[in-house]
Amino acid sequence: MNDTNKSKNLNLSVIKAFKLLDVYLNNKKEWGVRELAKKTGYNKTTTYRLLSTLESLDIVQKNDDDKYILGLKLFELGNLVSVHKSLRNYSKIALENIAKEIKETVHLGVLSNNKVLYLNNAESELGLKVSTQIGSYQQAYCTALGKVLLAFSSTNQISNYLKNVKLEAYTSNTITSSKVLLTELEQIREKEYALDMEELELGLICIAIPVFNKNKEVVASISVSGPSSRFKPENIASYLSIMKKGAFEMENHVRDYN
Amino acid sequence: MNDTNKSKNLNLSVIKAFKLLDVYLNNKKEWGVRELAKKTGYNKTTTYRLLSTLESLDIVQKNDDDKYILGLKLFELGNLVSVHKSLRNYSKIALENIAKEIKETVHLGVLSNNKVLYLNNAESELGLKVSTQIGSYQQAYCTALGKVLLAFSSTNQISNYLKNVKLEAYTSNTITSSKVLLTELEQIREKEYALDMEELELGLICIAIPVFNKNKEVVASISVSGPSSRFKPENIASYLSIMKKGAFEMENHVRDYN
DNA sequence: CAAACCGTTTCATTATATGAAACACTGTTT
DNA sequence: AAACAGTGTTTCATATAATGAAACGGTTTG
Repeated sequence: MNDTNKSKNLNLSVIKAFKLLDVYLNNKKEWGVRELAKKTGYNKTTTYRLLSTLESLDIVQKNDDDKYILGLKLFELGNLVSVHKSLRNYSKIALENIAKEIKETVHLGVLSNNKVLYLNNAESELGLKVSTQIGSYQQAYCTALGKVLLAFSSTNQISNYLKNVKLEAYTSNTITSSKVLLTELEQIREKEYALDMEELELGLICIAIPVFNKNKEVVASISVSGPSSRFKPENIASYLSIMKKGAFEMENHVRDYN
Repeated sequence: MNDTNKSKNLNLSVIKAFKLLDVYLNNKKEWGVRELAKKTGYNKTTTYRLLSTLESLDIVQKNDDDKYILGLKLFELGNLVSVHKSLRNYSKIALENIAKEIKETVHLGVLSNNKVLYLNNAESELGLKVSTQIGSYQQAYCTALGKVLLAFSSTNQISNYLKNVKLEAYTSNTITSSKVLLTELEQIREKEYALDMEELELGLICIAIPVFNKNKEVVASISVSGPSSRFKPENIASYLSIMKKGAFEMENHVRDYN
């Protein structure tokens, strides 16, 4: 409605329908009609009708208590998207093993549209933990995952990245200078791991390593994320060895890029 | 448009948008505007505008050659659907191992809305093979997967199933009598495996076994499917032992039902 | 038993989706 | 070179379909 692309004659009903689905990204599985209407700002009648439509398509389904949850058709369509199927399919157990040993949340990501795309995860068992939706995005320059993936990109890709992305500060630790980022990437290439020292979010520290394919090309990155209170510098070496073990498990299975 | 639920004031644009996405179920990843318009029967202008809308939402994305492919947002939303996440995550390698040994396509399924829902698969390496979209459905009474899952349902659920589902014949081998189906289910419970002897499709034979959780409850079923020309009765015993090994691998990981 | 919540339906009004035709562009064929 | 066949895209008048306030029929809560 208040969109910038009004110009292009977009179908507003379709946009509204998907904005309704977007609400489900808020870690809440069941929503009532009025609840969704309030959250989106849509009229409750409109919301009701959109939901009825989505229900007829199996995109959402209605619970016994008249709440709506996401439906199986959405699952089916999501499975049609070809994004790194091999990586997604063969990573889970390796990530779980790392998460179990280190007791922090583990992520698997790739670069997509100059951002980190989260392909899979394994959450920490602890109460205080990092939790990221699979399929969501994050800036590359201020995450350990992203910096590893950038570091192992071609110089061409890196300079292209710097041309297109503005290095905004999320915290006082965020790298906002291209020069500083480039030397950091060089170090990452040497050491084969990256750190994110509260560069995206205060109190959040990550460490990431590359995942190679059989031709020694980097196809993904694995990260471990946790609160700064639990992240001790002296643990880095042991974390890295656990992570590398997990990466190695994966590498036996990873076949392609799709 | 020619729907039965016209009565309910459904949003036609939303329905059209999702029918466009449905076209991608046809094992073809890239579609042009006119191509999609032809396939769906929609006007090409309408199709173009719906695609533009979906593109603005990242539900589809445009290739370099103006073809549309499914986008990452759809992947993200699909990952939000909570359908047997544990089964999906921990089954792939076990299914692959079975597929490698038997050289036929392997499926993992559960019952959902009285039908078999395919949760995961591992395709045969051979040229002639069965291929089923993850997230799609099939009738339960004429598939090996479905018959296993029915066999291990409660008597209450089974009688409910028979009340609601009409046993239509797909081939001359399809079981169309409730009585025959019930005795078949009893045998399946005893032998702990089911066969589908061209009951859904001529030339297609399947064999399926149950997957148990730690409380010995059936939480899913694994099947092996192939052309009748390759399926020899004398192989059943060895197939079963390979499949059971795979099911056992999975069972160590399966934790819950969501 | 009233008040407050819910999902759902109604109906007049307004906004928006629609499609034929024209356009701009590319690659191919004559 | 010129005509042709194929794209995706834009225009614009018209009709259709989305909209929302209010009323309805429930259930749950105080």
